[in-house]
Amino acid sequence: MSGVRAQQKQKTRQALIEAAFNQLSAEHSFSNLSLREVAREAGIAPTSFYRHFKDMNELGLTMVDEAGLTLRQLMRQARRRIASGGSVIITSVETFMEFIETSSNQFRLLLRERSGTSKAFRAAVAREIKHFILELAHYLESETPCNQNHAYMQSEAMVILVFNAGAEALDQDAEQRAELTERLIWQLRYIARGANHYGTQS
Amino acid sequence: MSGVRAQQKQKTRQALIEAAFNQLSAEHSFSNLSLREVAREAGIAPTSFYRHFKDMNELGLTMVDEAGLTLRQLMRQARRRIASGGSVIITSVETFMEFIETSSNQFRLLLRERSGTSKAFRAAVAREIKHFILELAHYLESETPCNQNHAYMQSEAMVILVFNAGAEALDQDAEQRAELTERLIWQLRYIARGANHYGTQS
DNA sequence: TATTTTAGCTTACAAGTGTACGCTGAAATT
DNA sequence: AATTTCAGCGTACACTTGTAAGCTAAAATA
Repeated sequence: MSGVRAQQKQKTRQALIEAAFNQLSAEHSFSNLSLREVAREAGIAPTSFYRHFKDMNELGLTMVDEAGLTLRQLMRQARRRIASGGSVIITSVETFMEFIETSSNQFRLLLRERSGTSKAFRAAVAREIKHFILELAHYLESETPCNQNHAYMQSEAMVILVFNAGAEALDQDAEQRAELTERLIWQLRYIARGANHYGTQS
Repeated sequence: MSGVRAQQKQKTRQALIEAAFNQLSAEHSFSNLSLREVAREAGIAPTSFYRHFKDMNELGLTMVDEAGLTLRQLMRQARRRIASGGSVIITSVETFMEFIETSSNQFRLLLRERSGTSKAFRAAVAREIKHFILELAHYLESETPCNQNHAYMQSEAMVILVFNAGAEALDQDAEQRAELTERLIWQLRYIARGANHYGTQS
């Protein structure tokens, strides 16, 4: 096993995934991609595509998984930075903004398919985001005095704001991003403060 | 003027817009629409489309304007309800949820084109949302003791959360929506409380 | 009344799409 | 060494798409 053949297959499969990510951009979404174009960029014949994926849909779901993985890895890294003494809010926001800059096409995929035309896609993205929220909620519960339910609602609100700020940042230059980030940090503080009030009184 | 001819033209123009809105759905976004299908549903020949719009793009931007108008009208109505003695947060949320149910395709358009592949569309939706935020900020400034900058940030955060909750609600049944709405209301309270804290101390 | 304008039509075309079918040669298996 | 498996290819087909060109009849204008 792990024969020459299986290895090559894995390689062109990855080539297809990368070709698809490469073709995403500000003016090109996943649903704009065509099987033929993706195959062309990956260097195979259109009909060979089917040796790897049943569908463009299947490719897309694989891509969502991959983007979710990237995001989770990044946030794990953020938690390490926090542990070695950084502000929770600021470090998380900075990490997320890095994600958007270095993996903008992965972010674009999540962003767009979250409200896209395929229920399966929407569910897949929602799952990734829920992971994200739960990890944050878990962290907040362990680090701050906070009712479990409120910890979840707080995390949810925060993740949504961060995600949306990321979406806006995609169209902005450095200066605008700085302002946006500052606003975002204030907004996260509002939530932290409010949740703390309601989440500890009951 | 206002001749029979101009009147008829206006009528089929509106028919095109309505045909396009009708073809939007959970599994069909604006970029999936084809000029031919829209023309067919509106009852004209494909090439006659060009007598009304230069482009599908031009149609789309018109639709965004129309959706934004609907939204603003609805919120004006909400403010009337608030003035005659209702909770600000709860009334606003209820009004928005009505918008999603009664004009779901208009909402879908705004939701999707906000992160779509056309910069012009994204800008148009962003403008509509900014209107929305500014109206709320204005209201908060006049009704609560609150620094102007904080009023804006508070409104922005609130509108984003409401908008996102709407997006989630599209895929949910009544029971899930009720839970979602309850969570949303708590989250808005967090923000109100937090903003009030930071916005009045300085 | 004679002329101009124009919303809508029909026909036509080139380009791009997904995918069915069957072949080939090399790797894997027996 | 003989056989099976299968990733990738080329050809082919039926569709759909946007839109160019030119016509018609009715409304508007002169």
